[in-house]
Amino acid sequence: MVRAPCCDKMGLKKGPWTPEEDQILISYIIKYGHANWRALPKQAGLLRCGKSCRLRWINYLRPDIKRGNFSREEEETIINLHQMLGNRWSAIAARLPGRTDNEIKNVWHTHLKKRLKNSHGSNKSASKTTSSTTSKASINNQSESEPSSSEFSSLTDTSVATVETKDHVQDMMNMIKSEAMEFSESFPEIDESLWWETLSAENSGNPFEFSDAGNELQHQSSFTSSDSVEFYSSSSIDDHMDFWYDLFISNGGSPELPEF
DNA sequence: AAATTAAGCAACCGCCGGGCT
DNA sequence: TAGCCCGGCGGTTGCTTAATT
Repeated sequence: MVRAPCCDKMGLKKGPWTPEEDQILISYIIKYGHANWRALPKQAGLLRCGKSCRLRWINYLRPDIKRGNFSREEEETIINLHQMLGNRWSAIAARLPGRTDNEIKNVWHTHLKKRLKNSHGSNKSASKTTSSTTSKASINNQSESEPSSSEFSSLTDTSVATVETKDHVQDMMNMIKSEAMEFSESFPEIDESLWWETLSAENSGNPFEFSDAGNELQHQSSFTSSDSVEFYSSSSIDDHMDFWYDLFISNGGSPELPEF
């Protein structure tokens, strides 16, 4: 039996998501949830396959996504968990709240794997310091194992920056949360976390994205026309409140909470 | 300043397993 | 039990940006 592809590619869009598509997806999920990913794009009016919608939601739009650099603690956690679990990214992600398997996978391949390799190589080269071998390979190995390599230092630096910005973000989020909770009392059927996570993205280009104060936001490539979209141009708590309130009401204000 | 290379990351692909009929 | 559907997972690709030559 030849199984049909996961989705009919005919007429379905691929590639980076636009803000408009994001908005449609978010609106739909807020209203109806995502009980059936396969049927979702058709019902929502998106020219995407269900898998693409699911991936976009899970990895990027979900309100409880934690954006920004990984802290040193998170990196250590990933390394430790990877030693125990191997490439079971979803299992690792389950132990890192707010992080996605895809994100962890990327971090592993771009940073942590090299770091481990370097530290391993460093140990090896240290144990071979008596060796008089000066082959190209050993030279490369030594330079790679240099602890102040840009790759390593960038990890250290960014983790420091992340700690600093985390405090800022935490303060901001506490403040926003209190406002969100106050506001949500008017809409008790709405889960607190929806408002709180939504609003926590204040100052961010993406309402779900945590602002990494002082750092240029990553992942902007798919938001090329954000300026023209109200959703992405809101810059204050009130704007976000208004936007989500309007969105909620315009969507019929379903008493059924979507599952995030 | 332009060209080339490397790094980072969002998104896609194909497979697998659970649940339903 | 077999067949099918669907969600989830891990590997991989390809685009964008940054760094280097």
